Amino acid sequence: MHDPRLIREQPQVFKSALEKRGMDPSIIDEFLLVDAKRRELIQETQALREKQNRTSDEISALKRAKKEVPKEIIEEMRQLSADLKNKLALQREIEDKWKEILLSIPNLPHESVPAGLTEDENQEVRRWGELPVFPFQPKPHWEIGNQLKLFDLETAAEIAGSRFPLFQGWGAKLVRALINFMLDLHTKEHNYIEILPPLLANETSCLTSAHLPKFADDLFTTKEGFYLIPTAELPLANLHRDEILPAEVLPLKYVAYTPCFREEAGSWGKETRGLIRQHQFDKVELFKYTTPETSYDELEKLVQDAEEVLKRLGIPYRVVNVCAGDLGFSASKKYDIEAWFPGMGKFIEVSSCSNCTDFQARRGNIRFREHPEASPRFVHTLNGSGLAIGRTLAALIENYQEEDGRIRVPEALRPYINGVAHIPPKDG
RNA sequence: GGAGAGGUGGCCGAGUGGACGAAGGCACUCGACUGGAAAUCGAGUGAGGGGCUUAAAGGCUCCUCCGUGGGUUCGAAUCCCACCCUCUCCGCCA
Repeated sequence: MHDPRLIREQPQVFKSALEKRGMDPSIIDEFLLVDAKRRELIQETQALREKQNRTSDEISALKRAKKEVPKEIIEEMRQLSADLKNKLALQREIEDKWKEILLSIPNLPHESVPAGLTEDENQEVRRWGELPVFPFQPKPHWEIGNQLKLFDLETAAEIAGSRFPLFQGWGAKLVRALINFMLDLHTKEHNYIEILPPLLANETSCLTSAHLPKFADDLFTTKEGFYLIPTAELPLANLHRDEILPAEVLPLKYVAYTPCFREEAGSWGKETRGLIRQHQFDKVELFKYTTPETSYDELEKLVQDAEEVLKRLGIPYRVVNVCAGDLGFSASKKYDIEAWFPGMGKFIEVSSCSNCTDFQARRGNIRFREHPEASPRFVHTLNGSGLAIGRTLAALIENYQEEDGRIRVPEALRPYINGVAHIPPKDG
């Protein structure tokens, strides 16, 4: 959500931002229209209220002086009260419309965001690691996974439906190892506070994180009106809703492991095989609350914290600066980290790190105070995967596959999986 | 799920129809006292929004906010209804 005053004062900035994202800028004009109407109504109802308050005081004074209150005054007030009620109903209607428009305008892309409308125009920032060379044709992870019985997506489909995961044996152990490895790295070495949040959220929380109202189709719901979280970003963005934080606690850094649930209505035939695109997947998520002055620096650090996971696992990757058209709704800037998948022969996103500036903070009314006397300002919020577990597992399987069909376990992960060096281990 | 109690400012807490954005206390800021501090005394201290004004900082003024949404009333923190949340007890359960 944006500061309505800013839109009012500089509509052109917002229109060109929408154009940069490849969206229709006419919503800004619509906003200006409703905004003007809203202010007009506020003035009218305010004038009525002022009159009502004044007369009320007079009545009160008469009562206290034990004098009669003239019938005409009461009658006049009755009328005024009715007028006010009608006017307020109209005002609320406009207010709702106003809010609806405001909630559906995406964040402004930062100046460092490359122009472009599709992911092909994302800008590669850096690469890490040597692409592995295999003396044989490397297999995609789903073939290896089937062979080694690491996961069983057919059975998952029978239990739930297509695109649900089921890990077994060493596959399940690998998932658990990756979760613990990532949580330990971020809590012990990067100083994030660990959170284990609810996996269901209410509507207000979804509005704060900006998953609602625009992306309702992506969310699973329950009959009680809850939403299954599509990412831990959602609960983490609501940790301090309606709070004013003291400046000295910033930056506040949180990490949470959660399963994530995505309906993803629009993803037709894309990546239907393997672990890449599922309705349910595991993710370790990083989240920061920062001051406006430091958020872009903190974004760089957050990306590095996420990259460190791949470095320790020895999986080659590249970092891309995502172009305006491919930016998330709440993001003003986003880096994707794409791991190398030798079996599939391409780079695939395993992390997405965004600076949402004050966009979510406004929605959730999350502020901070520089000094005890200073007036509150909105914090900046940042989020990033650190990392997506399923995809990291898939990348690991593809990068560490060996000619005998087994998988070598990277050193860093061994303490988390009974010290085994290969999966399956030689002795079974 | 059932019964009961409750939700008021940064925190605690009073307030049962008109003088209440709200007593009192704590916390915080400034000042006095002190060599310095504690204690004490004095002054101040909520948020959001609209209008006017200013180059700006700011100033003036009005409106809203006592869990949320409705209702009664000339007037609601206060009365009525619904919902949400917290606590206690009971039930159920990993």
